[in-house]
Amino acid sequence: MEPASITQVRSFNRLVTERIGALNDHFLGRDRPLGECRLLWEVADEGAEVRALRQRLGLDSAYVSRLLRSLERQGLIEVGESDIDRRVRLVRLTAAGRAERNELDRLSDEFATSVLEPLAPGQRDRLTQAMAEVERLLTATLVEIDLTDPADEGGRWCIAQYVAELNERFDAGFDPAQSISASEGELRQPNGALLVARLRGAPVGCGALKFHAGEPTELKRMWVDRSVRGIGLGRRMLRELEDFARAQGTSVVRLETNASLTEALALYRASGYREVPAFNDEPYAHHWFEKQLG
Amino acid sequence: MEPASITQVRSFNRLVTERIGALNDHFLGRDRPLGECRLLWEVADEGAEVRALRQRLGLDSAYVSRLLRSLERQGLIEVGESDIDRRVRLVRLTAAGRAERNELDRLSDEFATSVLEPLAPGQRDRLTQAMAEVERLLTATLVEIDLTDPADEGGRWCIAQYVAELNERFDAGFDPAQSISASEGELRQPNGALLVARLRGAPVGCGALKFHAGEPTELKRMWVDRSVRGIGLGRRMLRELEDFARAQGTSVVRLETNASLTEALALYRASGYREVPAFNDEPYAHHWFEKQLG
DNA sequence: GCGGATCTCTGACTAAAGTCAGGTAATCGA
DNA sequence: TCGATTACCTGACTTTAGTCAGAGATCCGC
Repeated sequence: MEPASITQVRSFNRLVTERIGALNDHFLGRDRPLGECRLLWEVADEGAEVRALRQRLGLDSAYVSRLLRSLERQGLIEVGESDIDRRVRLVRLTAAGRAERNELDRLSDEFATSVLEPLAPGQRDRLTQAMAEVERLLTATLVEIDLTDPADEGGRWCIAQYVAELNERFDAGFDPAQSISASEGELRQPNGALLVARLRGAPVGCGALKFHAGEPTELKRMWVDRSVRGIGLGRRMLRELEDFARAQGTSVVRLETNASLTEALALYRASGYREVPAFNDEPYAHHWFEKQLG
Repeated sequence: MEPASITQVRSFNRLVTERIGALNDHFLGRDRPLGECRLLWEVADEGAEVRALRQRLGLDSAYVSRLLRSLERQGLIEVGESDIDRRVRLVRLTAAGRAERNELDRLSDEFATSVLEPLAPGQRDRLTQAMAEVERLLTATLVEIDLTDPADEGGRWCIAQYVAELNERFDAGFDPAQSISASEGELRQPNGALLVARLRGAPVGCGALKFHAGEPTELKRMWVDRSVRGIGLGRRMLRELEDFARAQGTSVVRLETNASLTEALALYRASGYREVPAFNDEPYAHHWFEKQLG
C-alpha cells in the first residue's frame, strides 16, 4: 500500500469526522438522544418488528426495549403484537411519531443544503460526483464474500435472480431445465461450492464451482446485482472462486457463456481466460473459456 | 439546490458515518475513552497549552482537567507551568505517552489500510482521488469570511503574506512603499474594509476595499493562501467584497493588477471585470479593471 | 404434549462524556 | 494598585449508552 494513499484516507477520515460527524449530531440531535432518533428513523411507515430493529441497528435487546418505552411515553410510537408470532412485537409510528420523523427528514435535508450552500454550482457538481465515487468504492469494501449452502435463503435468492436476469437478457429467454444442471446438491461440498457476496447481510452476488475428479472445474452461476455493478465485485468474486478452486486442488477452470453477457465476457478475457472450442453442448452458450490456475 | 445533490450528500453522510465512524471507534478505542485518545493525539511533541487543547477540541474546561488528571495518573503526560504566563499550564508527553501516541498512529494507518485493502489497485487510486476531491470541497465549505480590523493579528499576517508573495513573484520584487498605499487606517471603516477568510480560525486569505466619496471603490490586497487554492475561495472573496461594497453604496469597483498574477487576471475577467485604461500610476500594475455593480 | 429455543421485558449495574457552580492564583488594564 | 478577567481546578451532578442476569410468554420440532 502506498503511504500517500494511507495519508489520504487518514486525512479524509479526520475531516469527515469533524465536518459530517459534528454537524450530524448537532442537526439531528434536536434534544433527543441519538439512539432514540436512530430507532425512530428505522421504523418504516408500515411499522417494523422489534427484532428487525434490533438487528439492523446492532443494539442490545434490553437497550432497545428501554428506548421503545421512552418513545412510547413520548407518544411517538405504539407497540403491538404480531398476528403471526405472538412473541414478536410490532412497532408503529403514531401521527406524532410520523411528524417527528418528517422533521428529522427535513433537518437532514437542511444539513445537506448547508454543506452545499457555500459552494458555486460547478463545485457542487464536483462535490456530489466525488461523493458518489467515494460512496461506491467504500461500499465495495463493505461487501463480504462467503461460502454458503445453496439451500440457504441468500443462496437461493441469488440463483433465482441469476435465472431471472438471463431469462430477460437472452433473446430466447432462459430455462434452467434446458441448460446444463447446477443443482443444490451439485453446488454443495464435496461436489461443488457456492460463494455469496453480501452487503450488510443482504445478498448482492454469487458464483459457483462444480468439481469433477481429474477434470477441469466448472465455473457456474456468476451473477452480480445491478445495484453494485461497476465496483469490481465480479472480478473479486472470480478471484475468490479461483482461490477456492485452487485450494481444492483444481488446476484448470473452465466455463461457457452467452454472447449477450458482454460484461462477463470482458471480465473473463481480462482475467486471463482463453477462449477454447466448445467442451460441452450447453444450448445457451456462444463462448467457452478456460484458465490454467497458477 | 437540486434534490439529487441533497440526496447524494445525505446518502454519503450515512455511509461515511457507518463506515468511518464505526471503525474509527473500534480501531482507535484501545480500551481508552475516546476523549483521552483525542487529547493525547492533540498534544504535539513539543507540548501544548491546556487552553489550546480545550479550544481545539471544543471541550469544557472541567472535563479537560479531569481527562488530563487521568492521563497523568496513567503516566502518559506531565503537566507543568508556562514560563510566560504562570496561569497557563503546559502539557508534555512522557516517553510512555509518546509510545502510546505512536501506537495510535499505527492503528490509524492500519485502519486506512483496511479500507483500501479489499480494492484492486486501480480502484484504490480512484478512491483516494475522489477522497481528495471531497476533502478539498468540504474544506471550502468550512472557510468563513469576516470583516476584520486591519490591526488584528490575522489581518496583519495575511497582508504580510500578500506582500511576501508579490515580492517573490514580481520580476523586480515588490516594495509596498513604492506602491499605492493601503494602510491600516485606509482599510478600516469608514475609509475602507478588510475581509479575512479563515479555516478553523487560521487566516487563509484576504481582500480589501478603499472607499472614495463620489468615486469608484478600489479593490486591494486580494490574496489566497497556497494551501487552499483551487477551491474557488478567490471567487467567493471577490463576491463578498462586491456585496460589502454595494451595501456601502458603491456602484463601481475598480482595481489594478500585475501581468504575472495570471490566476487573478483570469478571475477578474471571469467575474465580469472589464479592462480599462490606466486610472492611476501604480508602478507595479500592467492591467486596470472596472466593474459596474448590479 | 414436552423440552428447548426465541422474543421481549425488567431490574441492577457501569463507563463515558459531559455540565454547572464555585474557588484560587495569576495577570491585565485603567 | 485595585477590580476585572483569565486559566485552571475540584466537587457534585446528569444524561447517554450501554451490559448482564434472569423471568415470562410463546413457538417449534419431535
